[in-house]
Amino acid sequence: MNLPAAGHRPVDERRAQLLDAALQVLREQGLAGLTTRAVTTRAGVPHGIFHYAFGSKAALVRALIDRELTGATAVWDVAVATDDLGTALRQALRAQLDIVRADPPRQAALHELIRAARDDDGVSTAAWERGRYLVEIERQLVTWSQRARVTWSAPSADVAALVLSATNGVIQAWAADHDDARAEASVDLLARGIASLADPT
Amino acid sequence: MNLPAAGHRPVDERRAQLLDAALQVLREQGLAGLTTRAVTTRAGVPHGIFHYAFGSKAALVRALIDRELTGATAVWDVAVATDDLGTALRQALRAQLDIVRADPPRQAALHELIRAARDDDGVSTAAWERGRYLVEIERQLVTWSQRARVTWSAPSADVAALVLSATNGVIQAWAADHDDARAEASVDLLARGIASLADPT
DNA sequence: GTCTATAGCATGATAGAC
DNA sequence: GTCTATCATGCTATAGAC
Repeated sequence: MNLPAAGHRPVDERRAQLLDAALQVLREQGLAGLTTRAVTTRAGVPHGIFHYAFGSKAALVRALIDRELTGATAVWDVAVATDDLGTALRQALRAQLDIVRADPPRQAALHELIRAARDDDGVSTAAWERGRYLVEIERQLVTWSQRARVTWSAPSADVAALVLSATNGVIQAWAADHDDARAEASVDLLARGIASLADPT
Repeated sequence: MNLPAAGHRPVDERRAQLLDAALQVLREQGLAGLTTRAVTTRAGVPHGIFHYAFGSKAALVRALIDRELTGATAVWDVAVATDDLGTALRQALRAQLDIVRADPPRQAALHELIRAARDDDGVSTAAWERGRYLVEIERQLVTWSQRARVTWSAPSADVAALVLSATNGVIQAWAADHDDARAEASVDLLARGIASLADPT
């Protein structure tokens, strides 16, 4: 394997090491614990490496967001094996919940990162990420409604916005109390409520 | 008024000054900027006052959470002037949204505080707060359903959990993108979706 | 009981050695 | 091109003066 890995490695390799270590630190210590020293200690490299590799702590955070958010919207590309709209919604929402339940610290870490991060222009990363999800969700909603031969009684973009917001709310509630039964009940009711916004063709 | 306010004031007055200043700092600089020095500078008192008044920074944070969260659930005690369930829900949800829109930095500040804070026992403050809201919301849901002469097709506690989670999701979406039209559309659709979970008596 | 002066440490960053 | 030794600053906290 790559166990040696010590002394005078190329800078790209150092960057990767530090990004890996930063994500670990973030999972375990939260944003407040994400210091340049914690990252280098975790990576097992001298502290000075940090500023040689990234120049500043802010640059590391930007790079981490880029790496972890690339392709993240793919989680909404859910395979759904049904022609019933309510069932499709329920399966998709539950899939979102399951992803978070499979690795809660990762979810908490990324949430904290994104919430605190601002673009160079002051545009919040959260808003940018949100826009990308909306496109994906709206496409799924249209697909399912066509397969179920129904039409949305409101603009599909508005329904998508509600699906995204409500799903995030349910996920964050679970993150707060870790109450599986309640989260699943919320998902089921939410799927029913959203499905009721569609009319037969 | 109390403009003088300088030199050798009782400790309770100092505590109040520092709590006020801490909330301001949190609104403007976020949790990362909430340092003991920022607080005392903002309050216009010498730095040493801080540890005399609170003993530690953690104690200040706990006191701030206590002060700001006391009575916070009252926001769900909404006066609703209608016998129609869907309309009642829509009015109540919109009231929640309006509260946040009236003072976004305060919402952001409290959210950051609560999310990062853990009880002495490690119990998350977010979970504790959530439980208190659920009681209040469930009571409202029962009141409205009785007035509208309908019954919930799921346990009212489950409906309340969904209402709380989804509302938080919509509010956080607005906090991210500040898109009024979309937030209002989400509120309207959410009210319709929730109302569809009730059956005529 | 109230406040000041200072300690002791962790932080992000850099100049320059290899 | 890669890394080490060191810096200046800002942090929480305390010992003891008034």
